[in-house]
Amino acid sequence: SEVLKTDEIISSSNQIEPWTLLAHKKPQKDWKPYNPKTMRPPPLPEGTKCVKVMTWNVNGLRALLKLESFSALQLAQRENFDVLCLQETKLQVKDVEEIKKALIDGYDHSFWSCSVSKLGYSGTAIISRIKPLSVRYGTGLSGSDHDMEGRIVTAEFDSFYLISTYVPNSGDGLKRLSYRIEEWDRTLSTYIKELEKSKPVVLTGDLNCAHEEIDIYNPAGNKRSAGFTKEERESFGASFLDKGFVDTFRKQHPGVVGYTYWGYRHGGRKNNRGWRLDYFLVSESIAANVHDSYILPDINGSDHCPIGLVLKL
Amino acid sequence: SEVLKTDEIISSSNQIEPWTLLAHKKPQKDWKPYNPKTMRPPPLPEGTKCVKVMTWNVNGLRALLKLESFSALQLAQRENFDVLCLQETKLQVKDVEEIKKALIDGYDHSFWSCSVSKLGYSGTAIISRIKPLSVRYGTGLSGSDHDMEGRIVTAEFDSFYLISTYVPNSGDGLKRLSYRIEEWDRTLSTYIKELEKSKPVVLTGDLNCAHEEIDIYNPAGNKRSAGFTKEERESFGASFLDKGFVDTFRKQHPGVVGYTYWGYRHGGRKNNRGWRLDYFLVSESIAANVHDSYILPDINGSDHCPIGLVLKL
DNA sequence: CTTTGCAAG
DNA sequence: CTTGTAAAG
Repeated sequence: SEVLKTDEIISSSNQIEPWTLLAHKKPQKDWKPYNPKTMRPPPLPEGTKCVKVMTWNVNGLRALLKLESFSALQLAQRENFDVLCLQETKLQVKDVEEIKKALIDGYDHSFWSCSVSKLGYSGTAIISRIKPLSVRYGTGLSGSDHDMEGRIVTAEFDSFYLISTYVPNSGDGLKRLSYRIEEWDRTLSTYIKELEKSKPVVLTGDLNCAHEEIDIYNPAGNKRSAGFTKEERESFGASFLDKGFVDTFRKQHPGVVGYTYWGYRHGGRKNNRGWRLDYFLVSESIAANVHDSYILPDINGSDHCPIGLVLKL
Repeated sequence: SEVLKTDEIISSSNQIEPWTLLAHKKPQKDWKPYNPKTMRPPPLPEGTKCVKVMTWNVNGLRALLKLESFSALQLAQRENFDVLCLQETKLQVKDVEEIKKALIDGYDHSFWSCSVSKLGYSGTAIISRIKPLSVRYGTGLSGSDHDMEGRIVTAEFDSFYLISTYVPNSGDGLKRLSYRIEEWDRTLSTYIKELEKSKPVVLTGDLNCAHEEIDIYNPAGNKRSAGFTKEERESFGASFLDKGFVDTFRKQHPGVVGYTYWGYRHGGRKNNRGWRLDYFLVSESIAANVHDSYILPDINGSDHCPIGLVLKL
């Protein structure tokens, strides 16, 4: 696939699928754009025991379901996932039952964590066709804010814990940066290490951090933007990677630019000016079981696209 | 034109123009629905000196202009009015200049009164191709709330004053009813009588009151609804009609059901379940000059439709 | 730029 | 049901 420079991209026709454009400021010469059509491995042989997990920051589930341009149903049909993790559902507790009815058949187990402090804000979920052994909302680790905003739900399966999380944005003016680093990242890190004592952990969702320069369209211009500060990037490394969690997409695709988020402002998606904010981080003990960690950049309906993980069991 | 009962209307095909339906609870047998296609007088002979004024509660001017399904331009072309009065522009002072640019050519004189207490609330305007002799915003009659919500603008022409007004809604639970009656209606009544000392007055706009049972779809069910309380109806009579102002539509069309407002909820417009809330009230001294007081129920883009007045000079 | 909730009608 | 607003991303 052809590599275009910024200036060429701006004038390029929209025949080209945007995610095949390397719209990166100062790309290194061996970087190439992620293309799900050419970079996914062949499917596992029939009968191989595996689980397919998907994650999507939907930026308001009501709006997404209203759209119908892309429903969770179509996603299920196309990808045949076992479990779907959602972030930014923006649901209130009172709306959950109504929304459940609008969901796809066959995924009878769904677990919804809603913000109780700010209505219609944040919110995470796990929707599964496999019944989990147990479910936890929040971390249970402290009596503070952490568990008031519906940012974590954990499902325990036979061979791993699955965590769907929406990490707090550091906000305009980075006014929530210190909370994010010192409270949130620290607590989440403690939580996953605690769980890992009994089983491997799959941590997924919108981690609200582009870890390296390769993970963001314009690194130089975003050094003080929420999600790409030195503090957040270092904390991402220290809290998760240095604790033995593996960034599955990066491991599988070193040198590949694969965004999962494009701001709505100024045609970010059309020009592939994006960020990689959504991840699967897995315990080292199961990192070798990952068959495919992939991105579906052509799925619209949110400012994030879904990502997936095929894990051999 | 055929008179249908409520039950027939509900099942009637939408071939029928809704405003030709008499969807009135307990209509009297001599009432008939207003139909602009059959009930407007022939145009005045060429060269007759007259002025055509229109009034429209647009329920947000930005949204209306965005629609383009019906622009002020089309209204001008169709009706060839001289002056257009608007209510519920919902404009802020800072947006007025931008909006002016989007308006029709040939109407170079426009005067905008915006709420300064609540942003994007209320707001009235007069747009004219005739240059007024003078313009007043508010009543100037008291230092109270009256003039803070952009509810009155007055233009003085050679032979009459024209007032575009948006009378305060009494609100859910009638919490603003006493303000509406004791402060607003009283002040407006004083103001128009004061102006009338020098010239006849045309008071137009959303007067937020269905005066009689004939002016509302379901009178019995709305006895305590804002706009149809005994208090508002009596105040309408006492403040305006008893002071010598003539309800031009009712004078021209006694026994005719002509609504100007249909709630968005439950298909009010489709079933012609409406209210007559928008009026031209004119000084007795010019009441005989009214050639036509009419309603344009087929014009969409707001929960109110425009109404018009052709006044011989 | 888009979602959410909210006030107001 | 629809318009505005604001906060948030």
